[in-house]
Amino acid sequence: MAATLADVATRAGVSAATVSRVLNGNYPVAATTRERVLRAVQDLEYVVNGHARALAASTSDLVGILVNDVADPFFGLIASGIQGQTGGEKLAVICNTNGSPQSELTYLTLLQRQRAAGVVLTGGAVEEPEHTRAVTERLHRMAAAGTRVVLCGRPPLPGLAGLADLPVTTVAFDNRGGARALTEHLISLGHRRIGYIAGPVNRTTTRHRLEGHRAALRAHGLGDDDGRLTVHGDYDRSSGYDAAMALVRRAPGITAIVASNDTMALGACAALRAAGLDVPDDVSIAGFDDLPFSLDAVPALTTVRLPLHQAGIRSGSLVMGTVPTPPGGLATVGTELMVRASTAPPRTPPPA
Amino acid sequence: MAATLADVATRAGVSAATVSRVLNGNYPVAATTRERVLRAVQDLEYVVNGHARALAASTSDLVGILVNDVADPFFGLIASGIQGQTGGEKLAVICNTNGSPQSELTYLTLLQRQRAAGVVLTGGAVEEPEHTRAVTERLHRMAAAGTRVVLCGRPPLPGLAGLADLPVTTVAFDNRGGARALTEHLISLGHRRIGYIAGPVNRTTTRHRLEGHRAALRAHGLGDDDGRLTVHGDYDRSSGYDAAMALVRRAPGITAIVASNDTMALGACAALRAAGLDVPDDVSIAGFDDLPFSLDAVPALTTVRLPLHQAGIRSGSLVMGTVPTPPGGLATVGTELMVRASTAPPRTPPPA
DNA sequence: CTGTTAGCGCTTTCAG
DNA sequence: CTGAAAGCGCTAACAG
Repeated sequence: MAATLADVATRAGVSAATVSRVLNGNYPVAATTRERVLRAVQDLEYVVNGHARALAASTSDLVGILVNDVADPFFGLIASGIQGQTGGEKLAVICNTNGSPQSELTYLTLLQRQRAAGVVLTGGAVEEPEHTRAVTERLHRMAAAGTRVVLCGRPPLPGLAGLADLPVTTVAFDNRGGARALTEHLISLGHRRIGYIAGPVNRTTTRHRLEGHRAALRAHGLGDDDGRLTVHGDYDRSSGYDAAMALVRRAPGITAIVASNDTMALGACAALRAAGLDVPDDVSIAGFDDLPFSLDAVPALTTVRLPLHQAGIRSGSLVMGTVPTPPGGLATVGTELMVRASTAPPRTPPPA
Repeated sequence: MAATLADVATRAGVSAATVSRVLNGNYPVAATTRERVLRAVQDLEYVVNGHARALAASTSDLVGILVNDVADPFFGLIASGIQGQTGGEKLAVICNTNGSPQSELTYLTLLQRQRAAGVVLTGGAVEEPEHTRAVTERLHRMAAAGTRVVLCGRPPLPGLAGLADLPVTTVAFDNRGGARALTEHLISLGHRRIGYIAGPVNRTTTRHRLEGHRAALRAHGLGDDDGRLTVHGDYDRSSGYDAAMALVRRAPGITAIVASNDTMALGACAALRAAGLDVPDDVSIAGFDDLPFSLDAVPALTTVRLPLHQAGIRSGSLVMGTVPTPPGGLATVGTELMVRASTAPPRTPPPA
């Protein structure tokens, strides 16, 4: 079918080894010979067979990027940051797991089959003991086989009995801190009954952000009403809409709603408008992530900025091995509170 | 390092061929033998080497998806549609070209190296004779080598002298028709001076949408003022903002602005607000694509719906070969005008 | 500087 | 039903 190295060698009148050398440029070759080989390559439209090369050299030029949802800019931003670091040498492949543990494992297998040079898992991890163990084991195995593993936006892997410490690097987000700062902002504005739209259950991100939120409440002597002020969504817009509706119906007294991501916050804004409530005059709304569109919302969304693209770049260079591993294999990226127009003091000031 | 087929064979006390057979399940093997082999696989934590397999069987389980911008939901939606069709057997890899011709070619090379089973190019193509020729040639070459090629959201490849018709399937969008319908909607509302925010120059999508827009103008005896009503952006929000600013400054009389995608339309809305203009009372605004957030904008955006996810699914099954090629290798997906709150009759009705 | 010689790990006839 | 053997296309010592 396609031309092979041998074909090129024959046509150039040299040995296969020589062709390989000029192609890889890692060995001295006479200028005139190189010339001849290059011409043969052109003539034959030769393109090296990646599989044969990978097999012989036991190297791979695949880097896998696992994301929960490609259509969500949160992941797109991270992924494009990573991909920018892989240059033209590695094929950075984005795998969409849809947040399904099953699919996550499947992709990991596929990447393991290809002996991927690296893999980065992005976003919150599913918190299910069995799955966590399965992923951890497989990741350790891959790392042991030489695959560079980095986690971006999820907590470090739990230690595994019997497994040596392996080069699994983590770029974690300070979800707790960010969430806490956000809720504290609302409290300082005077809000006392604050609704919370959490992410999907059993996700690290969901838990951490919720913990930050509750820590802020507790620090100010506020409760969350036995969880009646918390509703779970699944990070997409319509779930934010539904959750906000449920919240205003269930707890009419709330003066603010914190959504655990911007997308749901926007859905919540839409729900409030539909319910005839003004943002922020009747109810303040805040999000998390600071995706590009948050600035455009009306009113502009108060949120917690996560340097997604930068975190992607960091993870990308880590998985490519172009920057040294941070001490302890863990780098935490901070968050920044972005106060905008969607939050304001409650209409009725709280009793002093 | 990792266990090999031979290791498994030894441990199971069978030949490598037998192991291969039970693994691929494409040949009769005694139940008890299979059992033994499977246990050995487990014990050794064996994972087939994809490269060796691909080399020996000359098959690949990679499917490439080229997108201009992963962080843009337009592509995310298409990509997730495609990926949903590749199941757990093929590794659907998303490659981010950033709209760079150079990078597009690089990824194509990488995929060609891996002898990808298929590749789908999404979104508008760069219109530059040289680049078009290069891409077309390479695609033909890949198709000739057995890679299934599908174009999603871009026009069919130009015929190439000396190359037989190859199985390059196209799922095209009716950008012209959609754009025309949109502008006609505005005209029917009474608008006469309509600004247009086009996409990047030299892109098929840009050209087609612009052509549709102008066709509508012409059909109603309207001109575009020697192009003074048209500004180019690059499909992202800030360029929409800048373009709208330029438009209101340059042509104060406009009563409507059509942006060639939703993202820029939202940027334009923000610009108008910043300029103290109301949408749609002072100026109507319309977009294109109908991305999820368009419904959430305030006011909700009038736009042209493109069944992105569905087109992705279609392209995915085409590249997997699970559905027959449409007649002529071309399937066009239609558009639907979504009239919402961002467009209204101009404040000052035009002179009858 | 260049050619020879072994494989890399798997699939696939071809014989049992 | 199972094994032996011959590659798939390339790289990497090892000799010249």
